[in-house]
Amino acid sequence: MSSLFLRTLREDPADAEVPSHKLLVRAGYVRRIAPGIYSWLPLGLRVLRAVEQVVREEMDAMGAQEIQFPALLPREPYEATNRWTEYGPNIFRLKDRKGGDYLLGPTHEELFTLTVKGEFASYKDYPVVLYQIQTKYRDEERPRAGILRGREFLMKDSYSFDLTDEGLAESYAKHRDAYIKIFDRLGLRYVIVSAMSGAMGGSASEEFLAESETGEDTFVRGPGGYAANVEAVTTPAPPAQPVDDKPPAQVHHTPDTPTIDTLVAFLNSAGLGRTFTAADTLKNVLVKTRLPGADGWELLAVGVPGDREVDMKRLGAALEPAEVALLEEADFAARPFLVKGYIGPGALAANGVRFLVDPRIVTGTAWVTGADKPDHHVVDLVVGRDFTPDGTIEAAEVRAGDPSPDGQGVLEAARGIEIGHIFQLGRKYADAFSLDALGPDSKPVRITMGSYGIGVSRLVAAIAEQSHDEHGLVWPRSVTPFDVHLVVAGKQAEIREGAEKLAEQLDAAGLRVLLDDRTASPGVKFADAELVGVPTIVVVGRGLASGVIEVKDRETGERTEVALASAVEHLVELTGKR
RNA sequence: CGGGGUGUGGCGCAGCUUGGUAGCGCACUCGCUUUGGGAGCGAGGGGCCACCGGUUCAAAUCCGGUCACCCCGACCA
Repeated sequence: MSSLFLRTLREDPADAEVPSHKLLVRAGYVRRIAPGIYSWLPLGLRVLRAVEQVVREEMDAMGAQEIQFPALLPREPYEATNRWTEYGPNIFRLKDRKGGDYLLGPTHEELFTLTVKGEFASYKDYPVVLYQIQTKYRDEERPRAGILRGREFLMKDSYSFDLTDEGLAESYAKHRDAYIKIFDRLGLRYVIVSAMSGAMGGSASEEFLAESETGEDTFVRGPGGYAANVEAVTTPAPPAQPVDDKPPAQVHHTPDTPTIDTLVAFLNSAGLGRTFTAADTLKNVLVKTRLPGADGWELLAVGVPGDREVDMKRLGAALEPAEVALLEEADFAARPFLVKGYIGPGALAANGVRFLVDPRIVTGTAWVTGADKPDHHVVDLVVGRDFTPDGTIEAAEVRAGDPSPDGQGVLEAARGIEIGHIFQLGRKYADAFSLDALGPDSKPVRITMGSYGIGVSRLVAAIAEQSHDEHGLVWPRSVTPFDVHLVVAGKQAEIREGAEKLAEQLDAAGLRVLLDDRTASPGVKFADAELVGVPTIVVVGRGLASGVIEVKDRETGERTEVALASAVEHLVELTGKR
């Protein structure tokens, strides 16, 4: 360790917020080079490689074949699928000396598809699963949390190619099993949740989320086993009701009621003979959307029950790949029919604004909503009688306590780090590149694809996030940079020599040993050992004279004295290296 | 995009209000002492004070501009 390229820091880096970021920097695993771009130092690289190896072994075991594409890619394949445009500013683009367009690959569906098309032509060649572990580039709006969300990151991406939908389902299931094995081996606490199936296809898609407070994804789960990313939660629609037994819609003068709270308070003091809650009101939020490559913005009104906010993440996911933005003052000024705070379905329909509502807003339900003039609202506006929305949209926030979509119990919410995503792509890419296999009847069969990702570098951070304490990191054995951290506690030559000899014996027994032979004081070494996080710490010190060494479990803090004579055997056993 | 904050040796920070020789802790080098929980003493090395311009006899400090980075918000009808 006196020669290891490592310098630990006593203080947290100023720009780090989350535990994994602080600890990986302090313990000398990574160093920042630019926003969202990190170097891997020796300790970090060992962990990264270990994670990568677990992923590789399980991918190989499921029959996938590893290949490697360049990260620097030409524009043309991405043009064919419109993703050169769709990816927008999230892609790193560059030009070669002749002015040709290139990009740094954010993902490789196009290349895999083209490569399979180039090699395989017969139904006998299928199915096939290919993967790579490779550096990806995405110019994220806001890189954050160290290596949790970087602009350069290591990803395993694999793609399955099948002749039939049943084959795709099978490839998908095999990936799901492999992922479970991988994340189990890495010692992670994780959940598998339903994810957005995406605009094209509506096919199956699930995410693997490592449970963590610092995660960017919110998911919900119910007691009956239901689990989903909030973006993918579908709201059960209540049954439609008759429209003709409802009281007529009536416009009321409701002064100074631009918000839901003020409106509800006013209604309840207006002597209408009933009590209103925010859930009886219909809130119409105006946004504008723009498809990638399109010139102008299109207006969209989103109607949700007044007791719920619009969840911009859910709305964004529902409108993918279109871009969404809230209206600005200038947009309102340009459209006088939009009376801020008093917008109702009437003006929207009259002016051709697309109006999508929450699934709870079904035919026959009556709502309090804006009357399209200042200080006026309309009560008992009935869906299907007084207005008809253009459709439904999942945009209202999902809350803990909401009924579970599987009909069992209520939902609870938690946060997670997306570590894996499996997705039945279908024929989108095969169609774009006409990827066919010649069938037994000599007719072409369009191939169907799946795409499956694991954030390898992100996994390092996710593991650190789940496995640390106030002293530092605590690595699972499957990814630890060393098997044993051997601390030389004492300056006497005998102690030093004894430690070196033990290190050699352990090395010969196949253990990877980090020997702290620095001349620093014991306190410094113990603190560093805890920070670095190797699961087993061995101390060779004053006990050596009486033939004992000390073995500490990093996770539990438990110390045991072990006779030097049986130390190698004991440690081989302990680290599972037999 | 909006709001807030910060740019000073490798890291963490002070100094700026009130202009006048650039400091502290950690880390690093050398010497002596010390060695089971972040040692002590002494001596050192290392800085275009983000950048550009202005004011001034004099600018890390005041003024104007630019850039970068961090955090928060993307929140409402």
